[in-house]
Amino acid sequence: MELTERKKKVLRSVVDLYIRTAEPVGSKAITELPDMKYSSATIRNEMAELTTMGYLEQPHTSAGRVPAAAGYRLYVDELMADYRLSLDETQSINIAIEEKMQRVDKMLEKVAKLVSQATDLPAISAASRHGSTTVRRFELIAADVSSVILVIMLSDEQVANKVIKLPVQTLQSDLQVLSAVLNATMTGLTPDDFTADLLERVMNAAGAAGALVPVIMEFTAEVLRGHGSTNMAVAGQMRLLGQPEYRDVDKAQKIMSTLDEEALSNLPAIMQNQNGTKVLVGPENVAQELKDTSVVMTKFDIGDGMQGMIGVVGPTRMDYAKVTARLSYFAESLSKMFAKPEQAALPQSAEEPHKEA
Amino acid sequence: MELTERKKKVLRSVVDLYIRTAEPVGSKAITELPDMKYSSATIRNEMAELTTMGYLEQPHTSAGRVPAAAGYRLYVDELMADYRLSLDETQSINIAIEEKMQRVDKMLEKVAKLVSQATDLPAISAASRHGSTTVRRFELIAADVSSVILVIMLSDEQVANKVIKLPVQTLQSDLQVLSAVLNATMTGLTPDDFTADLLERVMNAAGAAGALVPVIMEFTAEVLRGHGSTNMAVAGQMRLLGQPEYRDVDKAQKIMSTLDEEALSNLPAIMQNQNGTKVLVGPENVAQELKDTSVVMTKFDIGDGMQGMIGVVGPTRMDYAKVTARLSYFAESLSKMFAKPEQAALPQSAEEPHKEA
DNA sequence: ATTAGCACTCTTTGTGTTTGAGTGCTAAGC
DNA sequence: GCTTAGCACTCAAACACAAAGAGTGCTAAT
Repeated sequence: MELTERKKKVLRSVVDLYIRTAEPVGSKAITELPDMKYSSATIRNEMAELTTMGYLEQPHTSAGRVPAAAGYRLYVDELMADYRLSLDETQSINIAIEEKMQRVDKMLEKVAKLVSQATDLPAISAASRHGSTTVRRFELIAADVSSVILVIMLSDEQVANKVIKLPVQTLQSDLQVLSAVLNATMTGLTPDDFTADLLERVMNAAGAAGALVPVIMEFTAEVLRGHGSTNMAVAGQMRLLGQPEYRDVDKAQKIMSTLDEEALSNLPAIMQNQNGTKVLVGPENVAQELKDTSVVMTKFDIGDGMQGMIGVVGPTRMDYAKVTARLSYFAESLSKMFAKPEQAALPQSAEEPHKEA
Repeated sequence: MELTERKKKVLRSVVDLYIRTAEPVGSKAITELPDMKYSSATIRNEMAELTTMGYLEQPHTSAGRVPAAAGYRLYVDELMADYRLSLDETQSINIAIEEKMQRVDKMLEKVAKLVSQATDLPAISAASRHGSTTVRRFELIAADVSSVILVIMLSDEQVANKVIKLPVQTLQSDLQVLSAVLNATMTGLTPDDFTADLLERVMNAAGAAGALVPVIMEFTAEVLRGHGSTNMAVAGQMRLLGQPEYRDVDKAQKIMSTLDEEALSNLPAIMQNQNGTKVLVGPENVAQELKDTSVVMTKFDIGDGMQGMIGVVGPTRMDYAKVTARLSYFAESLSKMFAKPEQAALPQSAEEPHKEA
């Protein structure tokens, strides 16, 4: 059943107002809006119908109306106005992003912090890999007489390293043998392939330096797993306290602990097959604990076969338009940034102008 | 002016009770304590005097007494009983710590989380270096035709790496030259030595592969600076909400934002020259914002010329005895753990028993 | 020196009472 | 027919006021 234009307009006004004030909206407040040419009685009738249809709710008889989940849904899907980012906003986002980011985990932390700042809500960021990573090459560098550095080059252009103390004096030639064996047997494998059987075979083949193999294998598995698994960061939990719905400390605490935990760890998975910006309104949420909150999230491209995701968590009554706009812009800017060729050994021109209309 | 034994006993009881209940303590409550053989009137007199001496405070005429800052000070310095950790507590701390910790920053995050868990308060952890780090050796590994991996071995046994895209085809021999030049000129230096002058000299000496020098130098400086600077992590901010004094969201929010910021960054510095466990009571605190809170912190040894610090932030009415005990034990355990020789290539015996009476 | 006793203070708690925003419905108006 | 003015009704929030209770300081008795 389609809603009349007028009903939509009323619904939209209610949601807009409620987002602004966090207080139930009465019929009078609606009539006072510009270009609302009906009397409060008419609005009351409309609101009564919207209530029976399930788009609005009444906390108690003599209160105004509050959007129900279905109301929010309709609002985000159809009714809300596009929020236009101001030049200020885009600029501050750009400036924030342009600092160089080193490692993925640090990057995620930073991004989460930035998003949280930009939206004034708790934010999550995550990165995950499409396929699985494998080792492309092993390299052993003698550091000094008693230690050697293992360098692992991965299929995704990343590099990991570890210092390994040598149990006994080991000859340079032994290390070369070991290196050759590693490259011959352990490249292109996933952590699952690292069986006890393989371990034994490699150790036998490695000969003198075979004692190093268990450490190497363990470290390698760790790195691969670490790279394969979803990496994520949360920032700005305390911002929830700024929201009137969480003035009640108990409520806030409950959500906070959920935020800290792994209830969020399936959010990235949800984005996996989605495109664009996704809004989960209240009860549509994954975790039961989040049924009074909404989640807005979107993807961005990291390159190197990695997929990023940013999102924020907030009260169902959050400013979807603004949040969605900022998030999308963030995602876009991040994708652009990662798409830029690594600022390589180009002698000068370290600085590039970033202005965009 | 020394306090009489009885006054001390009363003061101690007041603080103990207040720590437990978070409510002003009345004379009657004190008399009900075991081995308190005086009547409430006597206690009242004592409390009145303690109040005029500045050890206690009265929220209002008909309320009980609350410890004043001086009272807490005396309490932590002289009066509080040693808290004996239960076997359970030591064990759970040990188990928590024994997981392997990889990088320093990850380690700090984990430690902060653990400490926060153990104390049920927000925790900070930090690590800083005694001297300054320098590069011991540079190594360049050709990864494929268009990229090379820079491996930097530092004076503290740590290793950093970075993938550098080559601007143009570069010969293996050029890289060898570059490597030699780097090792000859840029080892043993601090970031401050990396002047434009040095850059030019190295670039000239490096010849064909000189274009890589700026990137290398920048990265090196970054790594050295990163290693030199104090690294820190905060965890469990939300635990503050569990404390009755922060049921007022505004208060909580204020402290929280202070926690997040760099007001804490001078805490590690304070520990620098201190030994053992240090307690900052309320107004003794560094940041004005923390005047209603206390900080307990202690040092631990990371080895490799690094110094660690853990601390917690909480209401002035926190259980100093318990917190101090847990913190000290944590610090001890951590020091022990880092003192253990790196679990190197010893073929088996991966597991060691940890039981201690 | 200690303590019982008591008047006094001031917060907390409870209880009606009032207020006012907002509603649903009916009947009049366009 | 839709719209709107009007009105009785509901109910949370705000207020005022009283009573309760915890704790004190002081005095006088032990």
